[in-house]
Amino acid sequence: MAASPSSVHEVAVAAAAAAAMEYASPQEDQQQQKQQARPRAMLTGAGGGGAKGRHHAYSRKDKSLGLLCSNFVVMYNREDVESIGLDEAAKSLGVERRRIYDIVNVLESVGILVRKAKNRYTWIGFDGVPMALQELKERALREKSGLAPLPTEQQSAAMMSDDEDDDKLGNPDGDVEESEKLSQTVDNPSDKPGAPRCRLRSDHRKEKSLGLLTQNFVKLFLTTEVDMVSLDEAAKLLLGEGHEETNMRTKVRRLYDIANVLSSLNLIEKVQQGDTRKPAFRWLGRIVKPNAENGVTVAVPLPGKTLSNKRAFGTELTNIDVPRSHLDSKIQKKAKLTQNGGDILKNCKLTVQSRLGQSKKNGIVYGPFHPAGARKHELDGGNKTGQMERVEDWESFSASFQPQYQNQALSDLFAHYVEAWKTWYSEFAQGSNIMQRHFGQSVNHFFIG
DNA sequence: CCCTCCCGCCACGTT
DNA sequence: AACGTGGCGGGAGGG
Repeated sequence: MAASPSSVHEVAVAAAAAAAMEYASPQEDQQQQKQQARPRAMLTGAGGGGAKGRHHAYSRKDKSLGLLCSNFVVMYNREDVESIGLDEAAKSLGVERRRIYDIVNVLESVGILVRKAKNRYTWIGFDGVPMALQELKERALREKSGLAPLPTEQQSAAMMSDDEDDDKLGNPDGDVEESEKLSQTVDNPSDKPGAPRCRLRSDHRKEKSLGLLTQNFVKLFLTTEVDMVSLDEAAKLLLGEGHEETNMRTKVRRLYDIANVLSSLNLIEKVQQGDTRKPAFRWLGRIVKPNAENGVTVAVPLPGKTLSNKRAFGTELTNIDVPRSHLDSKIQKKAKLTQNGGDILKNCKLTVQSRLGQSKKNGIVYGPFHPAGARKHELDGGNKTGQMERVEDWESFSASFQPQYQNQALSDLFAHYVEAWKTWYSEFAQGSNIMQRHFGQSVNHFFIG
């Protein structure tokens, strides 16, 4: 195949594929990964499937979630990517499907992806991140104020209503499927009138980890002054007081996974705390929203000084404020109009992106991640690391993280679609039809001719 | 030795 | 029942 790459993306994709190729024989997993006790930790240099003899010893580094995530992003972060099949992804990246789930879950938690159907995801891209964070923050604050009487800053206490696993004590009875706590994730947009709330039943029982954990982990950064936490601190905070040995350990394992993925997205960065071992993670997702002049959004070049720099930049994560009520109405309408609301919203997204595309086609390095197999240059000794390199990262990050809106109108348009999508999605994701009850009749004239 | 964290079994949810 | 998801923790690699 002499396909000469004509775009940066193709090169990137090729690189990603190449990188993926060297970490597992692609044909092996798909075929029969079902039920064979495959000897663990093997595939050293053994097969290769007749490929070029380029085999370095097995190394877990080459199979880390972070790297996988980078490759995943390189592969799909383009405007023309619409739908992503898990199987394709797994095959292309040369990993088993299980790993794709891991990545996809966290990516979805930060708004980069959205589940469209079984085995199918829709790529939103980094443009979706600000909005997702915004919503996370709002939700977090709401929850907090609803529970904690004094939600000042500081690492107060657990803010989420994370339940525990099986209740070890309490009422030891059999089948009383109470509607435990679960909750969060549920958020009725503008639900003031009439029905105060519609608790979703059958809320994904499983929604106990990874996805939620990721969100809660992020919320931790969004609602707290501290922007540096070690994983076990985080685990402790997220679990509440009663941390049980085993439970904690598992949580921390998950946090490692999440942190790695988030790091590859440059949403957080690992830093060495002074000279103690146990690194911590610092949030990098802080963004400044300037005046509404032209809606340009820029990233804050973290000063590096720990804490209290937040005040200095006074910043809100994303100030996408739009006339909610109106938008909601539109969305409801849209959702009702089509069977597959995802498509229309996707179209909206694509439209906006294509517009924005003109301005960001200027050879921008799409995505904050490292080129593809490039290994992250670890901190070199000093705890201060390099401020410079961080800033550089920030620049590229901001470039892709937030598109440069050309003008107010475009910015507005983008915000609208984004908001629309969000609203619709949150409703749809809950599998509820409450929106029809709430808005069904009052907004019929919006989109229906 | 302890910290990281990948692998994949298998339970649970969906179709 | 088959298949899709993904919780969970053993235990190996890495420092």
